[in-house]
Amino acid sequence: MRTEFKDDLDLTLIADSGQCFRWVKAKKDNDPVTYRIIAEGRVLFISNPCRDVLELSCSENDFSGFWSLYLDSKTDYRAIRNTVDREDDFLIKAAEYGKGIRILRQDPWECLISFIISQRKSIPAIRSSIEKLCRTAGKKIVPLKEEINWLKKHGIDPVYGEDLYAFPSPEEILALSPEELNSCSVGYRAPYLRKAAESVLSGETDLETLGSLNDEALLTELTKLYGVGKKVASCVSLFGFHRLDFFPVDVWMERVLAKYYENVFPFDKYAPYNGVMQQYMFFYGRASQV
DNA sequence: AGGCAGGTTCTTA
DNA sequence: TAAGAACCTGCC
Repeated sequence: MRTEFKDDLDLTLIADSGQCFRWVKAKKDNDPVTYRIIAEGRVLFISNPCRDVLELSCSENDFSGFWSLYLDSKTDYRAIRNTVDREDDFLIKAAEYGKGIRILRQDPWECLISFIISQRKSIPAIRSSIEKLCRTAGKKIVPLKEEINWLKKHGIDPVYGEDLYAFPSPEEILALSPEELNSCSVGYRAPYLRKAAESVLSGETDLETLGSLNDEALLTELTKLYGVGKKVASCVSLFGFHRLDFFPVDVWMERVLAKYYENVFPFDKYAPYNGVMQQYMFFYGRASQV
């Protein structure tokens, strides 16, 4: 299907923004770039062939019922960008550079595991590790007939020689042998993953219930998990629970804050959207090597 | 070839 | 309370 999408949306920026790890270029560097997204057991091929237009492999129903929510269509990012203080040179530039970034509405469980894996890893290493985990523990995704037809029509090989796998459930991760889990390059994080899976499976951690907590309580609960500190918990809150006020501080953000803000960011000014500002700052900071 | 990477926990003072 | 070491492993 094809749809209009007038608000900020730049697929390449989102794919490279570090919030999601299962967006893959589906065609070689053709223009327009088509991405393959796997989320919650579904697959979507998406491109932005011209201004304000999206071309998608899904049906209208799947778009309105799932993917438009995933893309956070309702939030007005332009309006958020417009609140940036004109005096703040760095943030003005960062928001201009990152124009088109949106905060996806991703699955909390997938975010939790993904960001536990992310610690002390480079982005390519994170992607590769998550992919191995899905391949080793996740269910195979069977493509729909309509999807395959859509792909043929757009000159994309349906599975480009590989099967696709959903992100594994807690049970599926716990079902792995130590060797299998180890083969996913998770290293010393393996016990972190197991404990998180056990906690969710037993009901000790109920992600649905966490969704109804306020920001502070949510952070506290997430941080109780073994291997989840403030940075990972903030990422899970921002990307997995769509709490747009969370402001994860990693090494890049530390550099940005030190260089441009004397280590003090004016959170009051941008509440409840500090997390959106963080994304612009992080992305621009990293791109410009601070 | 060897240091370093989107951190967190554990140990020590 | 705070600083420093240890941790797996793949990437540049």
